[in-house]
Amino acid sequence: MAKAAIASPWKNETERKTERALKREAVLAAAAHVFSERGYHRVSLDEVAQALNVTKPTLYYYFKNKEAMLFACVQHGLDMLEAAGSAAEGNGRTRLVAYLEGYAAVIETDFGRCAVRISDAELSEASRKKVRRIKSEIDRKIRQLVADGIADGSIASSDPKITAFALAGALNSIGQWHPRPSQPADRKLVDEYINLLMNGLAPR
Amino acid sequence: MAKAAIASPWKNETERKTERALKREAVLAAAAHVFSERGYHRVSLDEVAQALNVTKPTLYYYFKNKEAMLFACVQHGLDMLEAAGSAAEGNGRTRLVAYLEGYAAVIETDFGRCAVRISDAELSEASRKKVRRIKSEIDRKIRQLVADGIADGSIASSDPKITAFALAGALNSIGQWHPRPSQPADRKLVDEYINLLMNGLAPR
DNA sequence: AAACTATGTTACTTCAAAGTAGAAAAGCCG
DNA sequence: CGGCTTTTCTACTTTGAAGTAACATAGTTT
Repeated sequence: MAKAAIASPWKNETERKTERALKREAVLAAAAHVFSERGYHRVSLDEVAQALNVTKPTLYYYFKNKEAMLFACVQHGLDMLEAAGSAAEGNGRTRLVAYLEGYAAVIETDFGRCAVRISDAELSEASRKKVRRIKSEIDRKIRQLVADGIADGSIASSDPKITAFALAGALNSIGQWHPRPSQPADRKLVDEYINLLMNGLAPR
Repeated sequence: MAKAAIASPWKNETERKTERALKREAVLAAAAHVFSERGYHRVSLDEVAQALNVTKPTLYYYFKNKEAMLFACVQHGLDMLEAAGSAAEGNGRTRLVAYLEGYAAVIETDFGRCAVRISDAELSEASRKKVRRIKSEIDRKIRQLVADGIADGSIASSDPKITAFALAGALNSIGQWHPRPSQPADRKLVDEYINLLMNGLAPR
């Protein structure tokens, strides 16, 4: 496939479509950043616009309204959470730990924090429905990993359902507490966290 | 101490003070209920007033403004969390479990859910400071219990600080998920939850 | 009774922020 | 060029909810 040796300054339709998509993503990233940091209601679209060096009506060119923007952020975050650590191999326990680590990593991103911190009550009924679908998909996934672990003897648990809920909840709390996560410290936090969940506090 | 055989319809100053305090508490309870269920911003004071069969200005007779109401809710919730399970005796582990159970019970109340769900970014700087003080007091308390358990050999943990953070976070997530907690199911949830935290998922 | 205090109401004002109309640039194409 | 589409802007309307002024009512005290 021959590509133009020098990039043409003129854009064909495909390129323009791509550029529009990129701008839309930039809006989303800016929104996710402030939403996750300060919360949906406390952020005005004027602020989002300012952060991007444009004016508010421009945002409306890319999104129907503020809620659509929020929904896109949450959805993206949830999609990332669902896709976390899917490549892992091994017994239930190994795969579960891999997934939890991936999950924790996502939660440290703006989109992940949006997905975790934003209450679905902010969303319209239609959006909420979609969000719930992805959330229960994630829940199902964790539950499956726990069940696999129980089956192969690598995990002890009496109730995969509650366990899955507890695991997700515990990790989500990482996203709640401090608004500005410091990169180096968090690695240890997450490791310790997962270690606690897997091994508990009982003395050996 | 002789008490009036029949309640007098006339009130002395003390009684009036009490009545005012009761009404103030009623406002607070109504506010905590809706705040914890739907979130601070999505609740209007007109709604709170309506739930109490009064009008909005009446609320301003009992609270300076909306934020003062929120702060009172959060503070009350945090105070309850701090006081949870303080009476327990035994080794570190026993006392920790007792505290966590109390903590979980508080989180199922409106005030507890307020304390846990409301982001401190909603509050003014002054209120936030006070909130943070109580929160770190709670954190210190859990940390102490963990440390005690480590000292007496009833708990295995490499880092009381992170452990305390994880424990609180995991329990807090109970308050996040479902807006309408069903009483009977939750007991099992909480037990399972605490069991997971104490014993982990490792097979014996 | 008259004055005072506590409690509540009606009927506003104010304000921030969402959303919009319509024009102006900028880029593309016959 | 002159018209077409895409993108962005300026300048506005609208709205929802916080907060307030000023009055009404009733109980309390002198």
